Parts: sequence; C-alpha cells; structure tokens
Amino acid sequence: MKIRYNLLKTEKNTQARFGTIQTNHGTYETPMFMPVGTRATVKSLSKEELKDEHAGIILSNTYHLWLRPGPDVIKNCGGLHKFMSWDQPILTDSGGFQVFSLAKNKRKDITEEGVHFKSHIDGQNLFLTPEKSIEIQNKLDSDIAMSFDECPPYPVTYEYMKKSVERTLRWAKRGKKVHNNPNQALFGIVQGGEFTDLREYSCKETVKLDFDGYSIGGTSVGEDKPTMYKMVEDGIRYLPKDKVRYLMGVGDPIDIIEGVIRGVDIFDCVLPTRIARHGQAFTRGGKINLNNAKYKEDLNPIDNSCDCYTCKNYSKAYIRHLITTGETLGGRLLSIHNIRFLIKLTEELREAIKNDNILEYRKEFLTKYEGKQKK
RNA sequence: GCGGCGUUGGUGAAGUGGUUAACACGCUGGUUUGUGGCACCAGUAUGCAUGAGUUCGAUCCUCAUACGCCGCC
Repeated sequence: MKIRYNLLKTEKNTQARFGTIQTNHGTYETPMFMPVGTRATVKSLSKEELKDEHAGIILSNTYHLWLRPGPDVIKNCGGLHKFMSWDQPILTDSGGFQVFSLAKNKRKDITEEGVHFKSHIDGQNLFLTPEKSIEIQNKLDSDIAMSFDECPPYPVTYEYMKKSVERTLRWAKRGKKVHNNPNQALFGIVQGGEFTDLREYSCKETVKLDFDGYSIGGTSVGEDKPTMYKMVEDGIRYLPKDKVRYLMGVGDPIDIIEGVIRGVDIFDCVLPTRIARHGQAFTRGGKINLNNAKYKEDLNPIDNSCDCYTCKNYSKAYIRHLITTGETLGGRLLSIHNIRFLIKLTEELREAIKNDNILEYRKEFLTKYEGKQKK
C-alpha cells in the first residue's frame, strides 16, 4: 500500500475537512501539522519528544540527505525510517525549494533538463533533475515523495510563471515515470503564483497525471497574506476530494487556520523550530519573545493552557535564562512547546470541523491571538 | 613628600582644536513560513574625571583638584 486518504467530514460552512491518512506506518487524522526534520532530524529533538507531543508525519529533505550522508548510505542502513529510528510516516521534499532558497541571491541555472547549482557545503557544482530527485527519494524509502518542481520567487511576470508552470508539469511527468518504489506515495505540486488562471491550469493538468496526493506550492515566498490565501483557494479548487491536500511550508498559526478553512489537510513548516532557536514562542495570546527583559523573573509557564512537556516543567524565567546565555536546552524546550502548539491547534481544528463551528473557533482564536482590537 | 603615566557609555576601548565621538561586546526591541541550524535588522554617551583658563570654537592645548598605577626619598 502507498497511502490512502479517507474523507470523513467536510465542515458545514467552509471547505474544512476532517479525515484520516492511512500509511504503512500508521493512520493519522487530518488536519495535521508536520514538523520539519530536514536532515533526518527535527532539530534537537528525540523521537520520544516528538511522539509525546503527538507528532504524526515528519518531513525530511532530499537535497540535504543527497549531500550527506548520501542516498546509498541510507539505503544500505535499511532506509530512512530505520536509519533515524522513526517508525511513523516520513514525507520527503524533492529539493525543489532548495533550488529556490539556495540560489535566491545567486545565479541559478534552470534548464529544461534540470537545475545546476552549487553545494552549500563545499561549493561543488550539482545538477538535480526530476529523475534524480525521485530516484533519491526512492532510495530514502519515505512514505511520501514529492515531485521535483520549480518554486519561483514572488513576484515574477505572468509570462515567466506560465513557462515555469509548463516546465513543472513536464518535470512532474518525468518524475512519475521513473518512480518505482511500490511502498511510496508520490505527490504532485500545483504552482502558478498569484495568477488564478495559471493555478487552475496547473491544478487540472497535475490532477490528470493522477498522483497519490497534491500539494500547493509557491506560497510564502514573499507575497502578502491575502495573496497567499487566494493562491490556496485557486490552487485547491480543482483538486479531487479523495486525495490529500498539502500546503507546503506554511506554519504560522493564523495561516494554518486559514488554510484548513480553505480545505487544506496537512502542513509543514520550519517556523516552530526556527523561532524556538531564536527565543520565540507561540502562545494563545500571540507570539512572545523570551529574550524580553520582562520575563526575567516570570515563574509562569510559556502558556498556562499548554499541555506540553516544557510548560509542565519549566518557567519563562528559566527558559529566558537558557536563551540569553545561549544554552541549547532553551531552543530544545521552545521547539517542543512550539511544535506542540501547532499540533494542538490542528487537534482543535479537527474538533471544530466535527462540531461545524470552525468560523467561530477562528474568531475566538484571533481575538486572543491578535488582541481584542482586531476583528 | 617628590617625579612619571593615566582617567572617554553598562564593559573593553578608538579618536579629533570645528557639522552626527569609531568599533566590539553587552543591553533593549523586532524579524523569521517546502531550514544554507545556532542568523539577520534596528535602537542604545547632548557626552569624553572635576573646576578654571587659552581660543571665534576644546573631549583634544594650559593650570589646579580628585582618583588610580609605577618609581624615588
């Protein structure tokens, strides 16, 4: 079996969906937030810590594992699950986004055949193609592989985006052709930027290729929020109801809620772990910065309503001390909290969908999260 | 008691007779969305030991005082 998505309920007033994803490594409810473990590790966290906070699928990255330790090493070590001792599902990103982020400020050479770019480790010239990406992901033996796409920056011209969408479609076809891991699902990626007709086109053509799931790519690349939400709407409209919908790279709490309301099932994002390492935490009352002097002697947990390991055991004063002194435990504790915060958010969204009150939930969440003055 | 040297922000310090006193750290905020992990951005001395003098103008020159370090009696 690859994976199967079971749609159990659509919320009455919105497109929000409650369902399950069945995989070879267990069945999990959606909407779901997936922590990012780029290099076969969710930075600083053990598998027990992830499971204790109810993590389901986690992410890993083709580009990074390609460079180190290399796909053959992982294959010879029994595949990614065995290698990193993670017995729950893994989704591997294709490396498409790395082409965007690695080469953001430099020249990148995108050709029909693939992408030439330089290793961030030693500068050597690399060449990644759709076939290569899928071949690596086959070896990694993740549960879900992603098609290799082009993720253009924002903004680009309509003409460029049109060409890019066409190329991503050809790449999707090529990748699908060489995909040969019977236990691995393969997802297609919808692109098209902020152009409604290109999103529609990308969506319909990608669906024709019949993937195991679909993701909305090309968001959170510099556009404003209304534009991003429109991209999601335009990208999701023509996707089949019986397949998973994945909004790539989105993990701001508000964006997750807005995504779920528009019909997204799964999300991934580096935000919870990255901001944790820089001393910041999500709370019901908004994002806070533990570096702030006001927490110097604050013995309260980060969030009184949080059930995570960090909030059950440590105070803001202590975490602030760890963060300001550069102790690694600080980032770890905040990562645990932030991941739990987003996972708990999706748990509550599932309940809201079941109760048909997701709009009400959003209103209540925003009132607390953004302060009383808004909306 | 005599002589020499020194005294610049929270810290280490640079510097000049003339608009905004360098840099670093610290401190205070902020940013971060398919991770180039441990980053980036902004703010932070109306002030140069104290007093007087020289000068159009002094943190920078002169004198005195205080404090510190070193040497001599």
